[in-house]
Amino acid sequence: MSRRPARTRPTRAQTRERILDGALEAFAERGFHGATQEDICERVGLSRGAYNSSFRSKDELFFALYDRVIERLQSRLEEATASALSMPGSTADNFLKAFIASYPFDRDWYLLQAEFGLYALRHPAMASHYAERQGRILVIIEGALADILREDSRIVARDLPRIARLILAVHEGSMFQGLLEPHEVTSGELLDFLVDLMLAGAATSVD
Amino acid sequence: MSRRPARTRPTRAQTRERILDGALEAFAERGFHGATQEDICERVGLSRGAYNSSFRSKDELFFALYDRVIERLQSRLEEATASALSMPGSTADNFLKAFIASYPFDRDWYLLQAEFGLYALRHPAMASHYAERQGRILVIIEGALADILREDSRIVARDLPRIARLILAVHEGSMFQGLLEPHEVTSGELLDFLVDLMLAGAATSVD
DNA sequence: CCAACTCAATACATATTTGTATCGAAATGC
DNA sequence: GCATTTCGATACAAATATGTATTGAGTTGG
Repeated sequence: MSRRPARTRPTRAQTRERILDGALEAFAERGFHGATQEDICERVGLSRGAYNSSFRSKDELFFALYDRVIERLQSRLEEATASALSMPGSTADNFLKAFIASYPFDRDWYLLQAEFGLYALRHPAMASHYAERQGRILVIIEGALADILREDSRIVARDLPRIARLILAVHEGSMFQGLLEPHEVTSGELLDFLVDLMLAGAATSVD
Repeated sequence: MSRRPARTRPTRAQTRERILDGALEAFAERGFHGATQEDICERVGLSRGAYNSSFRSKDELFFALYDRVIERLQSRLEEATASALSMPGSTADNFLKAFIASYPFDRDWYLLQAEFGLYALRHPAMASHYAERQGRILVIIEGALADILREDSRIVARDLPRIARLILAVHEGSMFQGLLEPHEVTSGELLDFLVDLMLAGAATSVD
């Protein structure tokens, strides 16, 4: 059995992953234009040679990073909603709490998705790509909400798409305000408030 | 009466204003780091000499632009809420419609305020400044909402700060989604939806 | 085991951006 | 009206970022 000697050189894919790691940090901290090749590489101990040999352009890198981020978010949400729904007495409250807990809430995540959003608004090619991926997230939320309806009838069946979009909008706005003024707004506060409004109407359930 | 000859050279203040005009466009279109001095100047037909002689740094320019934008927004909102409240039978619906209509909804506005937000999250010095200015906007909204309460008791008096923040969050998220997918989400749609939720509770008033 | 190939590091050339210095026109004050 | 000051344009210098070879170590296939 001629065993292969242990690999000393990383594969192309491994290097790409490391560069994506560095890109995530750099883009979050400095933004798309602010992050330089050097910036990205030195965070993960690689040279610009590795960068240029792995990615044809900054845009390609940005796209690749976006896809990786979205794929991780997607599986995270699917997992979370599945487990939230598996508990027998699940209500809309439970689901939304599980969703909130599973959705990333950290600084880098917010900064990154904001960069992606701005990039999408400025580049039509990215816009459709971004919208398609965001659509997948919305579908996950809608699906979970629809399942919830079977056991908790306080939410109306129609308008699910709008509710899903509303949740996303509030979540992002809430993250921003929470990051900007941590002592004024706690992370999930606005989203919880919205859930209260949705489930019972402001006049009776807010307390 | 020795009449002064007509002024042929613009004042410092006028030049600063023109540079701010160019900066507004450039920052919206390319972002903070993406916008160059040349970029900003050529939009308004000035040289980089004027730029460097009027502003010490890009950050100073960015700050100045932010203040100008916020001041205009502030007076716009105050005017709009005042006129909305002046009509005798004003309800929360009316007010919120007036607010929505008076709040900027265009692409450049969104892109700019997003840039300001990101900048604030990344620069502590700007963060407090930004939070203070955003606080003024929140106060305007809260004040108007409080006035509304006298005639329309469907909104609870407490939680006004949270409601104001919720409105801001939804407005921004709504703008983003409306700009990204104009045919999927119309500009004020999510905000209207939120108003419905707030005023009557989802189970009864959504239709 | 050797030849062909792959990949990341280094060195180099180019382009872009910014900051500084200088110059001339225009306004102000005596 | 003349000297002084202000302001914006131009020219110059320095720094920074990107892209393109080139080199050498590591890997694969015959």
